[in-house]
Amino acid sequence: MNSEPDTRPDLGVDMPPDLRYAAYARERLATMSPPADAEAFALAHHLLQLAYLLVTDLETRIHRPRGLTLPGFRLMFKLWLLGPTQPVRLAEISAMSRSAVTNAVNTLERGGLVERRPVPEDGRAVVVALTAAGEAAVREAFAEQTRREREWFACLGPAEREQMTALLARILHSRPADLP
Amino acid sequence: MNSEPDTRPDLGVDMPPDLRYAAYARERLATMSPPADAEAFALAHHLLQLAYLLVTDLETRIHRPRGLTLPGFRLMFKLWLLGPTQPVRLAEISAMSRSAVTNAVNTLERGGLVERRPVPEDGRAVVVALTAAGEAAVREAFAEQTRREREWFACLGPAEREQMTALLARILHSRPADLP
DNA sequence: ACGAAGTTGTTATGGCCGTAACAATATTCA
DNA sequence: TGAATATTGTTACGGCCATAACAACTTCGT
Repeated sequence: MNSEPDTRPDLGVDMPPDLRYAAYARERLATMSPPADAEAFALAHHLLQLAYLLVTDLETRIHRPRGLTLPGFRLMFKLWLLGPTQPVRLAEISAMSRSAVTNAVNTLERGGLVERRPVPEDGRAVVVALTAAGEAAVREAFAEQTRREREWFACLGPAEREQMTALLARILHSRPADLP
Repeated sequence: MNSEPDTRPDLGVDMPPDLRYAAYARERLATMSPPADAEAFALAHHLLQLAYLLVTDLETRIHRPRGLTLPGFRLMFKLWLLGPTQPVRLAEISAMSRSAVTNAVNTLERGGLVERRPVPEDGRAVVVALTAAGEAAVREAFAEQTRREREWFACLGPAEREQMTALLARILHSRPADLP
């Protein structure tokens, strides 16, 4: 009997410490009184943990060695696709604050990767544009980042990747309405 | 003919700016020469964007009003489950640097939520422990965070949530071996 | 026993990010 | 037209995080 594969959380060996902790936490939450929602914890934990590991990995492995940062690259990538763009637009599509864009642009401008240009029709406005050096940097970094992302997601089949993208997109579309 | 539901990326209206950008980027990447991997972009973008929105939302809506931060809460939550713990263990299970733990503990200690205790057997070591105030704070914040997480994932059915957790767990288990 | 090597926690420095406040400019509307 | 309001970008401040260097301590190896 009982020769099925063991699907209980693997509390044993050969597990990264973060997953070992997550499995332990799941068991503890389920056996609390009153029992807490262990499934909600696992979903949120895995989502945030994966995002954190992926961000850290891309940052240290791809971008820092090139003198970039991941947020800096993501901003440059948007400029690459969109062309010269106002900070307020960049903040909108990134769901970031305007001051965060200001800071990122300052760093990139110090590195000669982007430049600010005044907008004649509006004395308040500015557009941020890639320099030639920035355009080259974003093109090369994009290729490397894509390659690394493929390594991360290689453990999923094409259908599973599509499924995961669809699930993420559904949550993003039906995000709680009362976001800041 | 052609009365099927339109499954093309919705470039139209009524979309948050970040998703509108993502749909545009996907199209642009697919039509580049040579074509870039638009699916890899979408998966990575949605994953990072969702994590960012969720983190920001939990931070501003749940934890900041209570005088906490999300990283601070997550550390206290670990202490709640594990009991007094050394910073080096906390860094391991969080996949963070030791200095990040030091900083987080400093902030929490200033707020009277945790305390450091020396370890008699090891003159270098310290354990971090919840205070009574910290224990109460983490218990209340946990209930609120779980409620908010449920709102975020309410658009998925139970089977879909389980599926998503499983996909995330698979990636986490088979993470690239050469992480820092 | 004792010096070399490793571990633990901290500090310094720098980047990212949010909120709040601000100056400059644009827009609205009475 | 002119004052009230809104928008844009920036700055100041504080929290988070990483890396690198460091002091204190422990452990290892001979």
